[in-house]
Amino acid sequence: MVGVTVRIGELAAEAGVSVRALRYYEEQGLITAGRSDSGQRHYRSPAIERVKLIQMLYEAGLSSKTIVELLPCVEAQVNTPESRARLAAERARIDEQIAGLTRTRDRLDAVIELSENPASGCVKI
Amino acid sequence: MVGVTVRIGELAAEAGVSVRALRYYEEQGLITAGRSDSGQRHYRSPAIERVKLIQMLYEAGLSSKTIVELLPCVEAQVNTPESRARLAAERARIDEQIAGLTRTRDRLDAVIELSENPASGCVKI
DNA sequence: CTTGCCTCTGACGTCAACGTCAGGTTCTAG
DNA sequence: CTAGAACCTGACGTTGACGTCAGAGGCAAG
Repeated sequence: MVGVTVRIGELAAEAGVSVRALRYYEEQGLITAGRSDSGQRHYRSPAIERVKLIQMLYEAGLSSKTIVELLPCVEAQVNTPESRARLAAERARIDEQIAGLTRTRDRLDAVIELSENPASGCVKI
Repeated sequence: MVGVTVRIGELAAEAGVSVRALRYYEEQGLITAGRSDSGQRHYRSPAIERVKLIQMLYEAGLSSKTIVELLPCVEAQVNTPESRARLAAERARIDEQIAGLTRTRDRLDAVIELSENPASGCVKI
């Protein structure tokens, strides 16, 4: 049994990314693909989860390079002192990012509050 | 009284950005500067707060174009239905961004938990 | 007056994550 | 069998927020 495989177009559609993006991910070492005799890529089902995870990390502001270093920890359960430190560092970075965004949001909230309810005087910015 | 003004290098140092960045901000219409007879930029003290605000919004993922549209609302208290909608939209975007980051962080937390305490079996990713 | 740092205006360079196009092969529906 | 969709490998284009360099002028100290 060879297992169910899909071609790049189908995976792209299912994962919600472009075909070009998948080829780029492969180029960066983020995903791998089997090849048919004629050279066409074919993916097994876990690929879609992996692609979605990659997207998640991209959206959190991680670079390809960082993701490449983290993926073995996340997927293959690599567990060394270095990998744990790497994970903790990125977790901390994301936490800081959330904190900054929260401050920015609160700042906007204050402005919105004022524009909807211009009661008190002007705020010094 | 002409007021205390600083040159671009000093403002850059105080605001924690590069001189090039300040010139870029001006080019984008985010800040304005007075000029000396010889053409050198000079800034008044509120400039530093404005620059810090701009940095805050950049870090929240807003583009120059968006910031240009929002700044009048935040600083000059512009208050039209459009400006309120603009503020609300960006606020919502930031909220979504926070939510996504939180999910990513929780995902990393689960991985970290497992790597520090490899008790239960493997997680399917 | 001159030395050395600061500033000016262009204008080209950078980097990441793809988009897009060219030119050719392969697969599939009819 | 054939048309058209999907795939392949290069390789160049794009965008935003600056970095960097060149060449020229400005300003305070000694």
